[in-house]
Amino acid sequence: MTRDRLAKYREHIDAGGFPYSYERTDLAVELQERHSDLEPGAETGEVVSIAGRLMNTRVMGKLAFGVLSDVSGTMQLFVDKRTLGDQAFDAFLALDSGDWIGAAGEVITTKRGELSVRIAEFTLLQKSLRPMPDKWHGLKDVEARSRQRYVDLIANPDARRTALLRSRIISELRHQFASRGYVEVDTPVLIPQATGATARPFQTHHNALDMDMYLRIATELYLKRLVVGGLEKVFEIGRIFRNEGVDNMHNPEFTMLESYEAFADYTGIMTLVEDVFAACAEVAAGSSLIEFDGRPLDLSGPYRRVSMLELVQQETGPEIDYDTDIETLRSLAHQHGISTEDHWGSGKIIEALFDSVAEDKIWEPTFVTEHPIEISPLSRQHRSKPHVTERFELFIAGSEYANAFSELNDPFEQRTRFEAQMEARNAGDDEAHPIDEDYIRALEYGMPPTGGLGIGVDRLVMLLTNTHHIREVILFPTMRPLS
RNA sequence: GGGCCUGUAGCUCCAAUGGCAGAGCAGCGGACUUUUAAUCCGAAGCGUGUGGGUUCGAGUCCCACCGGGCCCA
Repeated sequence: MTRDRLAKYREHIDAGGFPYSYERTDLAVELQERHSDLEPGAETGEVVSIAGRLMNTRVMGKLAFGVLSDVSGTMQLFVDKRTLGDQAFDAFLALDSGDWIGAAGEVITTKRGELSVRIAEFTLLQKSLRPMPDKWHGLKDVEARSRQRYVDLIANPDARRTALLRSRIISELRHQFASRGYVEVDTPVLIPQATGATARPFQTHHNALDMDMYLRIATELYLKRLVVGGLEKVFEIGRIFRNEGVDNMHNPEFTMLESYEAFADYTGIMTLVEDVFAACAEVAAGSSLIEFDGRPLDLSGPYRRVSMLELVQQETGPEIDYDTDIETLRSLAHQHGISTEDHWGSGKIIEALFDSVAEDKIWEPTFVTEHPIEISPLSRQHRSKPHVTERFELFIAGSEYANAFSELNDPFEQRTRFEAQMEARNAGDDEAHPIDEDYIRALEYGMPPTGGLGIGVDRLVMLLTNTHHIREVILFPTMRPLS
């Protein structure tokens, strides 16, 4: 805090303190829209009041200009000593950048044609006690921007744009699903057993119940219980927690949308994803043709559909498939620098090959389909092909954005799959799914054929805002505390 | 977990070979009634993430720790 600002703050406290509210008539953007066509030197006769943070003042003797920033944008304050009076003018000059003020006066344009409010009175709403970042360069330091997002939002218009755009994209997602008859629900975050995905959970403890609990790693199994219950079409947009590393695509807590639709299979979900992604692009970028990483990207469907095995074969040759001898697959994986584990079957190795050789090469939106059963314990076996499931992941620009399948709804088969997971777990794979007995019981009541979907919301926002680090779309990314 | 890079004034950034730590903006004082990163004049401000070490002398070299970034697993 600076000495000068603190002294002024104390003066205001002694003089009666700061107001509890302010009557604002207009946002900056509303004034700009209403008066977009005024000549230089215009006087509208319209008196308005605006409020926001004072960002910059330019003083020239008995006249001053200020920039007032509110949530919608900025508006220039025209500060004339004759209009305001000697005392109030001096009080205006005593303001510091960053102070919150309310100001009222006539809407005019200056000689240069800049829309302004010629203020007749103003109120200091709250002092800013700390200096603002550089008015030209803003706040650049990535660490400071993430730790003190409030300063980032004050100083960098892009930070504010991204935050607002994220909100609009999530609203659009909600609208897309709600308008298709999906019911939005909330399932528990705090659960006795972390299931529904391949990931390490965060563990915690409930004192009164004296039990260990986990933060959810997916909403999947709870949402499908609701389909069993007859809600038929459900979705949830919720925070997911995975106890894993932090990099440009991963934050330990992130937002996922999951949806389940009775009577649909994975091909129906493909159409849904195409429509939803295109609609979100329209909202965020005004078009389904966007720019990402300096290249054009068309998000309008239909997207390319190609099986995981085909994509691997394109890189390794057509002689490879799920029936290939395991030693042959293993040595092929080693040739590509993949270290395999003894308990891996052909499905796991082919997935690893896909991750290593094919994933990066995908640019245009692509549904990678038919994941092996071994790595898809909740997906239904393909209706006509052995070894694989009716599943797809949507890849765009080398990254995964969505994961979906025809849901496995046979309780006996589900138990077998869970048991295979337990074997993997016992073999040392601590990300393998534990058995969820209550979920199997739910399936025993009967789940209709169902198409399920998960969308990584943070990644979608990154895609649509052309940003390349997840911390840019999460307001408060996970960071180590400064000691 | 491994490798490389990084931390200097409120902010953005300079400081060959180790040799008195600087600028712009912000802030402070002054001039100015149409500015747009206003302009002009003036006076200030940091001992370099933390702790050790080498040295006559360390922002710079060495070690450890803390925070951050990039690449790899």
